[in-house]
Amino acid sequence: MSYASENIAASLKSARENKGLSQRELSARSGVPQSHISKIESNAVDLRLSSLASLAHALDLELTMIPRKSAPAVRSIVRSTGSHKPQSNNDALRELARAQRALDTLPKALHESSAMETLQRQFQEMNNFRNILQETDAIRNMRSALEAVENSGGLKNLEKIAEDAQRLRNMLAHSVPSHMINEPTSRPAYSLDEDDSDG
Amino acid sequence: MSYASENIAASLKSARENKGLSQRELSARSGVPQSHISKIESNAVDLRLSSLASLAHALDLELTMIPRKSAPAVRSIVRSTGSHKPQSNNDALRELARAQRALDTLPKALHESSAMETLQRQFQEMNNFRNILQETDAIRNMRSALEAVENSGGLKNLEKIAEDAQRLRNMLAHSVPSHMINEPTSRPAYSLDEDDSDG
DNA sequence: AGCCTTGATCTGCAATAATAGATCAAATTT
DNA sequence: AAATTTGATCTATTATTGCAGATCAAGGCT
Repeated sequence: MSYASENIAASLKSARENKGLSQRELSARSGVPQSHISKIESNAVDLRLSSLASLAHALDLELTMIPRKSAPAVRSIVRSTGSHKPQSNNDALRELARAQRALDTLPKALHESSAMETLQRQFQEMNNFRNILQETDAIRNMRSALEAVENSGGLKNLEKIAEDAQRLRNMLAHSVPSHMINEPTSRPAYSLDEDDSDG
Repeated sequence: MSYASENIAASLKSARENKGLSQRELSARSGVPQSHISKIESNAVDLRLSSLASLAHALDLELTMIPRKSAPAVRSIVRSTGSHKPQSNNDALRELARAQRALDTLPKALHESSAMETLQRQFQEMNNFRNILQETDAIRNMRSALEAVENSGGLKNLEKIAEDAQRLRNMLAHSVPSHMINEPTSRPAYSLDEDDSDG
């Protein structure tokens, strides 16, 4: 109703989508029933602060009260810190998240291979390009490949996938204005966007 | 309970106090019952977003969800835009607000006097020094004087008060130690500054 | 000493958020 | 084509807010 709640609802929704989570997944993380999340996002309930807090926490968001006069400045900060999305890359982001999950749930036996290491690194890097990420299909393919590895158990396959990841990551890096990147293949120079290890 | 709500509760309370409002006054502005405000501020209730929104609106606050990683930057902005309070001036602010209300509810007959005009102006100015305002007693005296005017109807009194207001305002502008203005309507030993208000 | 304000605390009572769980159509995936 | 996923929409039941209005002790003020 109150225009404030519309904003909150919209923030929650877009934050969830930007993390590539489904309502059910968010439900699992936050403890809030999926049916309720649906109502919340469509601004159909006057939710309680506890619900909001649960969701915000699960989404790495913080609810703050700012003086009206500093609101524009804050908005500007958030805009520049967060990513501007072409609005068309939600699918890509979701795929990226799924792929990452697929990677994490790989058999432990593989977790020490060097291919695994580079894969982890490349994914980390790709996360730095969330704002320009659009290659939904490429990522989807990588995910299927990863899931296939579980069965066909091939370490060689994993290496192939790692190559793909590296290739994709390089593509992204090259499409970024050069002044935004300091060192080509080494450490990310900006915005590390860790996923949570709940603790 | 949830640490997030503690923050909210504290924010609401300090925001209210900084505006010099009592719970009942805030209740009148926001439509939220005083008894409920009390519970909310003591974090004894899991309030709904609508309640929070009402209160925030009445306090000129804005509810926003910000990414965790930009939270520090936002806090910094709010700190610099808002005022740093010595934490001891809540009383002074409250008094200022009350005095202002007393001024507004003066008989209309007086509303056109030049004394009234300067008073309005000085109050406006004093508001600009909220952050360093500490002279609770001086303001309290001004308020009582204002309330007294209603009865004794003296325009001359109003002029005296206006002088005091001007004096206080100049004190603030020059950041003069507060113990020098503790004397009510009597004239100070030092000479009066000319008023350098914005032209 | 009296009067007023403030914040906290009770009393019901009504409205509704929150829960668990099932279902559904549409879109995706296999 | 079949299975799965997704978001939305039901059902019922429970738990709690929110409201209205009174009351109270503590402090401040006249």
